[in-house]
Amino acid sequence: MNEFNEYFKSAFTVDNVIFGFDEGDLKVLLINRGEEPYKSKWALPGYFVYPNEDLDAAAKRVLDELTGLRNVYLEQVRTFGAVNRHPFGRVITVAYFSLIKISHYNIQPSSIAKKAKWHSISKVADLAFDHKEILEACFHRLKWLVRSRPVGFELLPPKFTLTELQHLYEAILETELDKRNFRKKILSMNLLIDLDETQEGVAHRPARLYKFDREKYEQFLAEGFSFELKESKKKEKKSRSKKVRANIAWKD
Amino acid sequence: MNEFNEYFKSAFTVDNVIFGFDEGDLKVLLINRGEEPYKSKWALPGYFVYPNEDLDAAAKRVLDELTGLRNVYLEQVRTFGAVNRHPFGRVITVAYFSLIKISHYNIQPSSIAKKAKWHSISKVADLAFDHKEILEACFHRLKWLVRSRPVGFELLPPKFTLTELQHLYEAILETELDKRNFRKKILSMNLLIDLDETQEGVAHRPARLYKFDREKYEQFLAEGFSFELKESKKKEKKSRSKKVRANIAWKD
DNA sequence: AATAGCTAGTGTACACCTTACACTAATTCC
DNA sequence: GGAATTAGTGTAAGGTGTACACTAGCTATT
Repeated sequence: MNEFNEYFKSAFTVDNVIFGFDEGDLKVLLINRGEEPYKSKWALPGYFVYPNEDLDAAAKRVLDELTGLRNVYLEQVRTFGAVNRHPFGRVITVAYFSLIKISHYNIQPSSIAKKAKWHSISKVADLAFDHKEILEACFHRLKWLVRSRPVGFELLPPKFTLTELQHLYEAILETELDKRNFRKKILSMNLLIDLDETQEGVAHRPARLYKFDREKYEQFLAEGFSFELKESKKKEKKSRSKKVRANIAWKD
Repeated sequence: MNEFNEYFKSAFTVDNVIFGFDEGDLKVLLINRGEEPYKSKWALPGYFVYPNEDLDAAAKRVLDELTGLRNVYLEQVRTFGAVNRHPFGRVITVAYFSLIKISHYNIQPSSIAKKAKWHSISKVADLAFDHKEILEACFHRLKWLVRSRPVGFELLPPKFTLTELQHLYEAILETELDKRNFRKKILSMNLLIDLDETQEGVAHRPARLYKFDREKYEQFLAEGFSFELKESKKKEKKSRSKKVRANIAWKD
């Protein structure tokens, strides 16, 4: 099937970093390896890419096989190809990450895994292969992502309180946020729908419940954070050339 | 050497998107393919990754072989692995991009290339394989990069004027920038050293020449854009807990 | 030597965004 | 009914982004 010199061929895989959020903690799904190498060690769920399978499709398949999940946020992060990353030979792996609502899915360990389990990000120690490094790259990407667009709803149950949302952000960013400022910012985006319901069974003032407005979010992304809004508030009459000016931010 | 099932093996390559800047135009280095497939078509310079070679090393080698360049900005962007991206079989490719000063180097076409030539980004038409898509992904990354940190000096000669720098940014961002605001921003970062020299041989008021302060830049990156600076200007006395607070931007 | 042509270089005002910060409201538990 | 707990709210100050127009200094031309 493949005309290329065997010399240039190598095995390649996808590894999935699956983030979830539970009990106020950011978690990652790990499997306990059932075979050598690194037998009994924790590792990221991953598998070979089939020869007739696109890369993204492979990542989706692996996720699906592990969690039964489809249509989730899934993004390629980076490819790891150090010569000695796999003790049995050359294996290049493409890292993907995804965000899922833990409560929704039963994780069924697959054949490669003795068991699959959610681990708190902060408590993950050594992992098989270079998976710790892969995890860190993906965590870094998640941090960036969560700052640059209001993702993260992906990790919460359908109904949530603002405090829960804030805790999620704090867990991802590993920092504390100011309650009032956080709420102001979140609410100003109009991406939340106030459900006019409150929590039940809590031993304190119950919080309002919200859900995520997916439609507005799609719109939001489609508009690409248009620069022109700022202008048009000021001079609504002049709708002529509209020179779009770029903004140089230089923040991380 | 490799114990893995042949079934899961495939050829893999790196492709380099090498950006340069010349005559006010952002350019990309392309080679004209000397062999099938896509013979005589323009393509990104790329080659197989050797089995005993790390991925990043392969990208560096390809760049070096083409341009004689070492120690340049080189960053992995994304891996392209559609099943049919290569007509002769499955080939996964990892895309890297780099920034170089065109004037400094003589590009010597290698054996795979009939010739290598700089092309204006805006005029690149079809490319071999999925290289147009790869180019676009890298261009997008460059745009992002240039907004998020003051890279871009990499593309200019050692001495440059602020107007040249501005033109570079405009070429990358495909937009116009305000002269005064641009200068204010750039100068406020203290990353430029005023050489106290001026242009010669121009038929108008000569501009001051600057060079890039690499040391300050390293420092800048090392400090990680510290959040604390803002605080310390205000209350310089209280140097206690310094809770670092994150900033959520939600811009693109 | 005057002038035209060209690009360099500079400051300010306004809108908007970010940040810091503390008290009252609503509920349960005892 | 009071203690405990978390929800919920506004404002002032500083900083950043943006729009905008004129003078300065050099060459080339006459």
